[in-house]
Amino acid sequence: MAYDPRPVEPSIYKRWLEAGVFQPRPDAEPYVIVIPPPNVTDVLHVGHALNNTIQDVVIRFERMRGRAAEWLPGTDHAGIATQNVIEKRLKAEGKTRFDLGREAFVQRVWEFVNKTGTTIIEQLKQIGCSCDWTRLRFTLDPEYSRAVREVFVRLWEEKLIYRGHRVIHWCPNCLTALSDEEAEHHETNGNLYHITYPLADGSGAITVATTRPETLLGDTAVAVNPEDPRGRPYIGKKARLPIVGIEIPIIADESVDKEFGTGFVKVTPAHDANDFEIGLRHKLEMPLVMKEDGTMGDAHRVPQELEGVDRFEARKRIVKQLEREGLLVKTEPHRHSVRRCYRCDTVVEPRLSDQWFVKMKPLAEPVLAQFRQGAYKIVPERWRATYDHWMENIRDWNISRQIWWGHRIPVFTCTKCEHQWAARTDPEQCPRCGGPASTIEQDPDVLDTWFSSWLWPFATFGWPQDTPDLRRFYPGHTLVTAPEILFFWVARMLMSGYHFMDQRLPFTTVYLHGTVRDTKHRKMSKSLGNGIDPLDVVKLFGADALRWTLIAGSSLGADVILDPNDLETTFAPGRNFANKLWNIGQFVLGQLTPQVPALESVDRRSLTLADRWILSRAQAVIREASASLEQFRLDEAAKRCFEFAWNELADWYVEAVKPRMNGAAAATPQAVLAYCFDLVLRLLHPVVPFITEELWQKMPGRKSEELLTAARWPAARPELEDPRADQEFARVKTAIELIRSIRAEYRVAPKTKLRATIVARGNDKAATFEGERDTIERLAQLEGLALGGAPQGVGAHAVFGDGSEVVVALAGIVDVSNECRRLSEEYRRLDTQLQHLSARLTNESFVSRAPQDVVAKEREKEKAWRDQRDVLAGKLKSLGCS
RNA sequence: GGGCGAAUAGCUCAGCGGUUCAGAGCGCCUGCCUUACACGCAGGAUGUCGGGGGUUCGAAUCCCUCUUCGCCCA
Repeated sequence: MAYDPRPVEPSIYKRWLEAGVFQPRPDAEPYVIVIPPPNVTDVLHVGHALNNTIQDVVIRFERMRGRAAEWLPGTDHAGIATQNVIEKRLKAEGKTRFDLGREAFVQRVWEFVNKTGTTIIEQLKQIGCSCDWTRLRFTLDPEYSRAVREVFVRLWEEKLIYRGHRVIHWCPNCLTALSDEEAEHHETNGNLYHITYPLADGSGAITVATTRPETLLGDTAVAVNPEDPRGRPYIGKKARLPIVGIEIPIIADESVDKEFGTGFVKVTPAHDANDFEIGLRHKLEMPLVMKEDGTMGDAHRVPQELEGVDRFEARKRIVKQLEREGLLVKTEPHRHSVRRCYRCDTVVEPRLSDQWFVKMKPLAEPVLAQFRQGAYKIVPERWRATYDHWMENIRDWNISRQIWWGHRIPVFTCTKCEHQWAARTDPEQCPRCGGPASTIEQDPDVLDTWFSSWLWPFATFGWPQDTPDLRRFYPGHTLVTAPEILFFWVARMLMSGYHFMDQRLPFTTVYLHGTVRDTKHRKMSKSLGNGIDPLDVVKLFGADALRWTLIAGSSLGADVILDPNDLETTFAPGRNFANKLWNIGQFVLGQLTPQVPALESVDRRSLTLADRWILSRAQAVIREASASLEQFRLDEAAKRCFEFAWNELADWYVEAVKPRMNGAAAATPQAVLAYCFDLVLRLLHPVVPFITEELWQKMPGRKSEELLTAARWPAARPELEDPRADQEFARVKTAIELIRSIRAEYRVAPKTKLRATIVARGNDKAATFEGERDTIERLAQLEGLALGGAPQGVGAHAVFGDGSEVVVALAGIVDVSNECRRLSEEYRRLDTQLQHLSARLTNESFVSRAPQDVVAKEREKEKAWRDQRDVLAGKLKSLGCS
């Protein structure tokens, strides 16, 4: 029967919730992960699924290791994104937020958030996330908001917040300023327009090159590099600005790139950050020629016919007009980087304005120093350089947003005395002149969303109050997120944590995972329609299949490629494995009696080679899987457990043990089987929690209140490690495989039983086969296995790596010439390898320079191969092969 | 323009100086419903490890370079 996760998963999750196992153990050392809070408007996409599954694997592992696991969940109010969602809805009603007014608009957002804000949280439960739901947080909770305000006021008091007048990134669609990080670079095919600016004195003209001709309306100078000989004759002269018709100076400024365009650049201080700097140096006028919505206007310079025209339309018209006036020299294609709003993709307009900034250098410096000293690490390591570089060159942070949804900036101005201050509570009167509340105005803007989320690791635990939670769960341990928000969020959390929490960093490891992409390596997105809905996958194959595929299919920090057009194939690995695990469970549970003995009570002498082998393999998987998880190599851990469960336990041990499961001697194999399967379930639980919990519940002797989620991670038992059994059982496997291979070669019907002889080299080796004679006979479909002695009759031959041989009696089937071909191919292959190996061993520099143990191993290998070759040669001779 | 990363089987990826090291999953071929599993079992095939150069006793693995692709920063 195939495993059906649908009836299993919801009831298991309910049990976990009811048992409260996601809440931290009371008296244990905490292990803390804070969730990267998804936006309240988000619905779960496969990127969230990856991010949260990784966190869940880590937290479940640590929980099973006995830690007080605290995975704090929550959501982010996501200022611009959420406001956009509501504005879109209003637009459908033919309204704007300005029609509603601020208060009604914010009310409207709250209604929406209250209704749908927990959607994604509920979805996280469907994929099995073991968050501590009792501590669910929202960045606009009253307590959280208090923390945000406290931080603002403290930074204000420390003079780390200041009012800056400069060119910032402005989104004409969202109608707000953005931080540097929120204005993303996109390579774009544009044009470089070469435009003639006639000299005011009529003595000639110069040519400037620009990608944005519409901004010429705001030009207040033309600049040239003082080193540029082409410009020298013109410096100090005046040019007549086309269209506007006013005179502007030609100035020398070192920031001008001599290589760019004609060497002359137009200077638009109000619409370009570099030009603004030039403007400051040369005390230029800085007229704005666009309105906030990106249409032309706002200045007497803008001609009537362009007033209110969108900037891109204005560009076309201005180019046309320049052309008509003979001022357009040429237009050449030009690839350059254009910044776009990360929320709405609108081309960002550089715009001169007043904004609140945080001075970042003092915050970044100590945190960068800590990084370089190794106080916290980023995995995978390759992000080190990127992070270091950003921190080293950190720029001040524009935190004001001209929107309504968010934390209002707590800066107040007295209209009477013009005093300006920041306050923890809304003031009743002006602290300087005592003016009444009615004379006090609060800054209309709200704070950047990231100005609240950078406090997430401690504001969620009650800061600025000194709460028990804060004392217990700060600092945390691991942060799992995508590299996209390394600067937005991670770096800033490190800085705020260090600054506000007594120089204690919020976590010690930052785990940056990859991006989920489609088969064309495009990022999955709603707008491209190439996304996968994780809940579709859950419905089709179960959450475990989803989780398995994501975890086992992506190595540390690597992108995950999934095919949205073929979920069946994409999630087959997870589905297949869940099914296999389920069926191993069906078999094992069917064999175990309620009074299955504990492994400790089993007489060691009753253990067969197969028993000792699987128990030894079990210790290896415990060690290896644990080590991989500790290093965040989740894929490695998952695959190793897979290998143990499927290829070692199911393929070999279960098959070997079947005949022993009945009768008086069944207690030993039962105990071994129970131990191994219990182990498999524990090791796999972090990755596939539902199916493992379901099966674990069915294991004999389970108490009703016990849950695998809260059970202990297995510890290796050194006394069960058995290298000798590892080796010996490997030989048994080889014998079976060689015989099966011969059967397939000669197309022997599966049910036909054959006779075979194994000629083992050395007595102890013969004993190995003797001990598992039944296993070999059964799994190789033999009716008789002779050990030693001369093989009877005509047979097919195979030789082990150490020179032992196996002969399968196949009178009447075996074709001598075919045998000769097989064996001589094998002989040639081995001979070639042996020649290479011998060459290496006779190479003086290898023997003298390579490490001694390597040389010794090579010598051993040479001896074994030589033996094997000699046996093959003997075979060929006895068969009379030419 | 600067930095980082990737290029290994048809596909998605491990391996990142030395064990028959060229691997896994999916796909493919052959044979099997062997009472846990056909979402399975058994047996197979498939790669000048992107090109070129170098270091080394030894390179898929380290260095340089080129090509292609992706990401980040200006």
